[in-house]
Amino acid sequence: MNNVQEESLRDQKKNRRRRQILEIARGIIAAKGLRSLKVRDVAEAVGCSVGSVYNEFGDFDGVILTVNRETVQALTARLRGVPAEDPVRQLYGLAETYLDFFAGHANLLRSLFEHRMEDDRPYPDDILQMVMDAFALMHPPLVRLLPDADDVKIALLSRTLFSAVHGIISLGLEERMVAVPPQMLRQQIEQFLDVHLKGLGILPLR
Amino acid sequence: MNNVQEESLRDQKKNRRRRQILEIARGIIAAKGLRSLKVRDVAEAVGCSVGSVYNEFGDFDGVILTVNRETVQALTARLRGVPAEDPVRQLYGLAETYLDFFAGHANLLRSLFEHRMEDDRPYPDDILQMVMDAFALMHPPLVRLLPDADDVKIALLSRTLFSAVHGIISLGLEERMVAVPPQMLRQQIEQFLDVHLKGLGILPLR
DNA sequence: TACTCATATGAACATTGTTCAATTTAACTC
DNA sequence: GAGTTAAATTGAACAATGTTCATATGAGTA
Repeated sequence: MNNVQEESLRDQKKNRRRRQILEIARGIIAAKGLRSLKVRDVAEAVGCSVGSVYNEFGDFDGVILTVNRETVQALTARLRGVPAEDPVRQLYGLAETYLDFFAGHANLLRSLFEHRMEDDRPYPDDILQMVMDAFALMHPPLVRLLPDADDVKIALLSRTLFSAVHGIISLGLEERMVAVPPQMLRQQIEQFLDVHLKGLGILPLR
Repeated sequence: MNNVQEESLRDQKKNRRRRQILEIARGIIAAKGLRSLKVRDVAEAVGCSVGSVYNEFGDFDGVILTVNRETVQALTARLRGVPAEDPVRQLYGLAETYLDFFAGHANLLRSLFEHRMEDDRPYPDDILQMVMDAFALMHPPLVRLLPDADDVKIALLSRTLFSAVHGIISLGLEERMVAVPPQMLRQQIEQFLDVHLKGLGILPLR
């Protein structure tokens, strides 16, 4: 009995189309924002019927949520790529990598953080968990820098610090409002970390 | 010539209805979220036609934006009510007042920060400006605490600090995700300020 | 080939934002 | 107060968009 099922022609087409739908949807969100995403536009661009989108994702929220899931996965991958030799440098690296990712994919990040479900259906737990896990990536370097601190406190500190950085970036990149230039925002983040690490009794880089 | 124009019966009704529409719309957003706000629901609750909503606000975004405008005004009023005797206490007070307001009106705040315009029309400048002004309310106490610092730097610091607090609260109040309890969030904010003010060389309260 | 059933289709439907010709009504004139 | 005018109101019709489902298609199978 062979468990490694060969992919049938059916599954090939199904998976191929699934990828196509997500690619197109992501492209539209990235380029024109979540509010400009329309089922018919996606279906037409993919070259299938609207019904197929529904067969594959249940409803339109399903498409958005899957794009969001992949966004947080891509973000996490990028954050995991930050060098971990020096814990202080790692903290700065995480913040700056987040800034770069946010600046480069602002609409995708907004879709992740701002999309609300119809009615009062809850936002999928797994996505929220992935976001929390990403924000917990400051935990390891903080543990190294504060070896005597309670682990639970460090976990909270990690989420707090990352949430703070998120707030600064998220509002800083908000268009118009006197437009904080990206380079300035980078400096802003660095200075914020300088001060906060100093407050924690950690020697900053500079 | 009398410039103090007496309000005509027409204007009375017009203004009265305008207020009603906003009240109903605000109530729906607060109770069920922005995504549940429907023109017909508003019109029916007010007891007028959908056309009247359009006459008064141009389009539906106009209703939302006006509610958002009043939300940031109410927020600003609350923040201005924070005692200013002790600058350190004032900073904590601003953060905690923001937390209280956010916790008490989460859906209204989300509408303010998450609503995106149709197409690529810009979010009204005056609202963004009001948000920025609210976030600048940490400026005066910071000036008192850091009398030797450059005023431009303090302005940036004020926005940074408030944005950070916003990020912590905004994500902390995000439903589900292990649900940070309000009292815990309050502590989280306090500890965050403790550390950051210490990093700035300011003696914390405790 | 013939048969079966999962999948794809897209017209029809449901919901919701938007418009505008017709109607109502306040304000004004005599 | 009746008539006139202009502005506000109405709600049916329209437009845009999410959703469903009876039907058609085509891959798998004997």
